Amino acid sequence: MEKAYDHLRTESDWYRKWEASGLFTPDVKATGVPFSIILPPPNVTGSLHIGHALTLSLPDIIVRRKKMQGFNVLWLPGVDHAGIATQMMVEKNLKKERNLSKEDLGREKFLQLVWEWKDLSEKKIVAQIKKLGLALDWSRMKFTLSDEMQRVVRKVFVQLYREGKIYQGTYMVNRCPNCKTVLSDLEVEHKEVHGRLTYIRYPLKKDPRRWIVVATTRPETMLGDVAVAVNPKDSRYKKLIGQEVLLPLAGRAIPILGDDDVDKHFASGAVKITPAHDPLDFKIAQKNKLEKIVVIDELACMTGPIPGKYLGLDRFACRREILADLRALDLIEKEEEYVHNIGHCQRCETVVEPNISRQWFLKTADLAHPAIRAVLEKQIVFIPEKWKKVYFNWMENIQDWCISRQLWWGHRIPAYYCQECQEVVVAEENPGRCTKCGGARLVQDEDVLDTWFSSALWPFTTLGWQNDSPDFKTFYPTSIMATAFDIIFFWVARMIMMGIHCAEAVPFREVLINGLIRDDKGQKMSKTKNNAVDPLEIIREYGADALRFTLAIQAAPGMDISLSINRIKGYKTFANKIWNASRYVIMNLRGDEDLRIDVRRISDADKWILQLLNATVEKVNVLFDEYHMYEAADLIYHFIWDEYCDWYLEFSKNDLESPHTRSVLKLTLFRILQLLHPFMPYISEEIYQKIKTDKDFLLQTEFPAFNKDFVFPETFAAVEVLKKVVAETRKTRTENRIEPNKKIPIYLACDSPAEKEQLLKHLRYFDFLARSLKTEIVDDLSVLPKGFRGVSQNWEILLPFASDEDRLRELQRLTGEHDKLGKLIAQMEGKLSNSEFVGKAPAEIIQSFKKNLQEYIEKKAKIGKTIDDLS
RNA sequence: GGGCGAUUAACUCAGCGGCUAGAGUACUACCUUCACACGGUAGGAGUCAGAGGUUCAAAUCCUCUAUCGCCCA
Repeated sequence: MEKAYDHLRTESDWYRKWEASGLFTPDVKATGVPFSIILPPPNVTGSLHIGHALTLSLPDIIVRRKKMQGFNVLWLPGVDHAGIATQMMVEKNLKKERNLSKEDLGREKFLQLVWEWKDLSEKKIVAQIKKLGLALDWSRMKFTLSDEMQRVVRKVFVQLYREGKIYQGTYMVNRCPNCKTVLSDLEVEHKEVHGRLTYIRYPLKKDPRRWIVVATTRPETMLGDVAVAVNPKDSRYKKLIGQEVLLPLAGRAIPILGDDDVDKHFASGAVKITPAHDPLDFKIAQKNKLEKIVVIDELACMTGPIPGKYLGLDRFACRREILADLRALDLIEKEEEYVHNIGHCQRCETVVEPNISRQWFLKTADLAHPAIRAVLEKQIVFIPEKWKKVYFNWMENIQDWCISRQLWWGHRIPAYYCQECQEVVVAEENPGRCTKCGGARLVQDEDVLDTWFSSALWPFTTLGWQNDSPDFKTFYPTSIMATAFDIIFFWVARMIMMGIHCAEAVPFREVLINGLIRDDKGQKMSKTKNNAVDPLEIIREYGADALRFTLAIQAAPGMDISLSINRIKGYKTFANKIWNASRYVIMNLRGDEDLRIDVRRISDADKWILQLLNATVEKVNVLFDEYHMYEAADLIYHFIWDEYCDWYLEFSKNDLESPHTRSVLKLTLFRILQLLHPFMPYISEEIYQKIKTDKDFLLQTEFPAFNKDFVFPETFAAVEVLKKVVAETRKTRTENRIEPNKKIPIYLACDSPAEKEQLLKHLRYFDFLARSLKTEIVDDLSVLPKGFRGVSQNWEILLPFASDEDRLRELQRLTGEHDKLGKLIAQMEGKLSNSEFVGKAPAEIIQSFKKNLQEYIEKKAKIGKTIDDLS
């Protein structure tokens, strides 16, 4: 084996071998308990970012352990067509590279271009995922816009239409003038904007010298005003209700009406009503049966029955014109700086325009109830649980979902309009003739479905619900959905609704929510901030194993992660440590080792490590079951480095002649590789191949479980004492500047005959680890030559002085420690003499306090005696 | 406006009622000893944001304040 671990070499071709061996492909007929996770499909908008690495590798860690535990595991990959995002990206490229718009190409040619892009992007993404080492079953790979998915989406659409859950209607929706499509409420991001509140005078028709003042942040919309509304309880305006005002610039007369929804404390207390361009005004207009005048078109330019000079102006240009014209007429009472929230397009950040139009909607109320109940009844559990509050909050206030988009890339809506009788025919395939009048001129709806519509069907459609396939029967409901919190509404909630409705069961049992990845300054990563990290770069430099381990150990459930390169570096070093520990073990194996350990013939150090391994295994399993993989990773890390390498491998150097110790070395290494495998699949596999058992791959071996044969509490305790005495001896050496390599005589004394006996048995370890020339265990240190002292519980250590200076230095140090202990003892005695503490604290706490106090007192006494001795 | 989270060593974070508060990185001293200098041994480093409270006991629970971040309306 090489002296330094080379992650590039190790990580280069294991994946191909795993995949080729069919390890990742489950058999529906297998006997194991089914366990399934569907990969959250990455968007085919380009390549993966580091956030994906987290969301994808956490479930992989779970999946690999489950496989090793004998579950029949399906981990199914796929990618998402990501309608609006992908289309925009391709449009942008087309503009940049060929200076063409999608309209220049036409629908068919443009879509062909998007498909090409999709293939490229998918290829990149799949390569990235494989680099990460995910144990995905590629034979079942899915795409949200494949022919099969298109069929099933149409099937569901038609079903929901027939049930009356999908309907077409004319409502106020959000429109992005840049993306040229409507958006759902979720795709609108509200951001605080510094704007201006303009107070405008609307003259009364009866008496133009008097007026009512309305305030607005959007003066251009006044051209579409149909009324002025006041609160009927507002004494200032009560008597004006019923009168009319003359709408400035437009010159129309509009009524003043009373409506309870008007907040009389806001601005002037009177509001202009523009039903076609404001959601609240729309509501008030519906109530009062007011006309809706559209004055802003789909591209956010002025339109409709307005003075010609404004026609065709962009909404913001028009605003400037209107303000200038009002000012000229002295109709502006005042203007105020005003901070308010404005909706922006999630994709392009353009200010969205509320707009009335005819769209397709999904009625959500009936779907939401069972979805809420499923979580209430714990058929679905959120991890961490706090996210269910977020879920409930949204679901209880859910609005109907606008599902049509004016895009080309996506699932085309299966609705056909008869050109003869205007009938709307909704069908899975083009019916050819109008079902009402028999006319042959049918034109399909131009729009496509919101990307999230197909995503909502993902868990059951990927498993073949539409064909009642064996996969569906075996693996649905899936076990876990792992995702980031930012798509709980977009995706998780909708999957639950559609899963219950269509597939008649919840889509998954547990929702594992992970945080976002931030940079080491806590900033959200983004391309615009230029702090985004490419996972491939990290993998190249530090290894997929190091990246996976870093993500795992930092991923406390639901918490954001600040990704620090330093940490990744640290775990790359860890891989090297593992490599070298293995190198040591493998170099010393002689081929006669037996993994069935004969516990009667192994050394105490062997027993000690087996007991510790056992305890670690037990805890790791508990932590995994609680989804605390980050703690499991931490535990494994410290077991390997601080116990196995620092102590056990050193102990073993004295026992290499024993085949039993060599067997334990081999077994413990094997177990370590198994524990590590879910986190670090590559290095663990590479080393496993060198100590291979009857299984070809580590993933086929059984994940470690508690072993009742490896329980040796007394031996364990004795070795722990030995470690402490060694540590104290080393400390005494270093503090007193005794050369690390120099072998010196060491004297030990101990109050406990039992411990003394144990240590005598372990003297070969002690001599080796403490670099002792000759160790003597005596009854009374005071009869020996003067020396440096160390104290560890029942033990005293003496390292003879080389000079009188040594003596004085030692005296000074001891005095300091004596004082420190005195303070600590006083503190603890105070607690123990407090009757309330003694009365109320649990017995074992008091017991351990007393025990510690006793130790401190004894230690102090010993130091005191030594001080007298040396003085 | 409603809600959620964070604030612990120089940096990035764990710990979430109980022994002298931990990790990785960085730092200091010494050491190329035959697994590993991507190493070893030892060390320094924190009034756990602030103020009150509950408790025998608080970084941990409660209240308030401050700062930062996020979500919903």
